[in-house]
Amino acid sequence: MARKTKAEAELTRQQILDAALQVFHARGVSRTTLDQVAKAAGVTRGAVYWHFANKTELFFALRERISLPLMDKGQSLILAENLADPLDGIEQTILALFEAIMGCEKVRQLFEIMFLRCEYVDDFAGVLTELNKPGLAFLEKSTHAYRRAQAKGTMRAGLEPEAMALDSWAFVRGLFHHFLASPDDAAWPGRVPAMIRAHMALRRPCRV
Amino acid sequence: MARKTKAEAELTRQQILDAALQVFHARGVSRTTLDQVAKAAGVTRGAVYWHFANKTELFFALRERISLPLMDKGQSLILAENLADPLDGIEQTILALFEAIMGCEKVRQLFEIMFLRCEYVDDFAGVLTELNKPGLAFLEKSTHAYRRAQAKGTMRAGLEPEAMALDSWAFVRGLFHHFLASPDDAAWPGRVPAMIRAHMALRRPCRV
DNA sequence: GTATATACAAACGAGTATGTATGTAAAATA
DNA sequence: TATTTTACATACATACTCGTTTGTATATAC
Repeated sequence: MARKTKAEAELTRQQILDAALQVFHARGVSRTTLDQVAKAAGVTRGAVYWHFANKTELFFALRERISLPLMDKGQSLILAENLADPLDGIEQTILALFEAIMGCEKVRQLFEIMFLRCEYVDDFAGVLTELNKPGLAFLEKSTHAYRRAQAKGTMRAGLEPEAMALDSWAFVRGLFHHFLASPDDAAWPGRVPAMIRAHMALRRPCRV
Repeated sequence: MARKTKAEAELTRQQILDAALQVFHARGVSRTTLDQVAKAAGVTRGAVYWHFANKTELFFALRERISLPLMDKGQSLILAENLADPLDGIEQTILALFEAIMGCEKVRQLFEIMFLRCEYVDDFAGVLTELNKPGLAFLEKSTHAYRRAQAKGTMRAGLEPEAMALDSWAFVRGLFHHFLASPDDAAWPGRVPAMIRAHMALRRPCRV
């Protein structure tokens, strides 16, 4: 077959990545064949091997294209700001992260792959620690935010910032995990904003 | 080779299950060969195929042996009781569930397999809904418990039981997921009881 | 305009997992 | 005691999947 332009080659690369997203999501990472990916992309395995060394590299490239930018965005955006009430910053961050995942089908599919359709062993064991990093970053930044809230007096008295951050951390993780695990529950995404609000309301001063 | 007694046959069945637990945990479900399981159990593939039709049935049997009893136990134990403070019941339930998983290496390994080393597609897609069931049961029972707490006045005023149950639900899920995903963090399990206590303390009346 | 590198398709070879079929010696059963 | 199951081990046939190699038409560099 004829050689393609650089631009065309880049296009097929993207098509392969898109196809990989679909097939990984449908069949799970380790059960997908590179031939299945190739066919879904409308090319042969030759093209896949030309652009990626093997399945692992394909997976990593896929992750890098979608996940990493999102992680960075979610981290730096709101928590570091100097808000009147840092609790609002945390609330907005969680909500924004949730909407970012749910708003885009591709992002959601990638997260479903990472949470439910990938076996974290051998080559992929490292992905797990990578996956934990943004969570740890969130934990650290939210701890600071809770401390600032405490200092400003916007947080209910008697609460420890570290404990609150850990609780929020687990909450976010559980929220995402359950959401990704129950895509059939249509009523579910509508509830999430209220859940986030309720979660943060627990930290705010008691109204009498 | 010589035929075994019924009791001996049951023993090799258990050995196969134990071996499957180890190998699934080490290599991930879809990447493990039945030959690997057989060798780890000290038998041949013939024995494995004699006791189990295929890998899927082996996985289900493994799950049934360890997980199901635990689920039932955690559900019925404390939440249904008529306690002075239903919040204590919830707290104890979460703690007990956590300790049950962390106390037994085999249980922990199984949960790690189910959360991080299994791709929920095709045959295993059903496992996911099975996996969600105990969570939904916890959600329902804890909702009732929170309602009772509200009625008894042991819960802080102005909190909605349903919202609290959802928050606890996400919390538990996130807690387990993170714990299973970071087995290297040795300091982590020691923190969990405090986290659970802090989580529940948020629901108790403000002390002035 | 010629040479070379590119972007694949197509074919190949080797390894490996799976399910089944067969063999067999002892335990159950009658 | 004779017969029939049982509980495997062994052997086999099939089917994939992978990584590599080869071929080739065309951009692109010079």
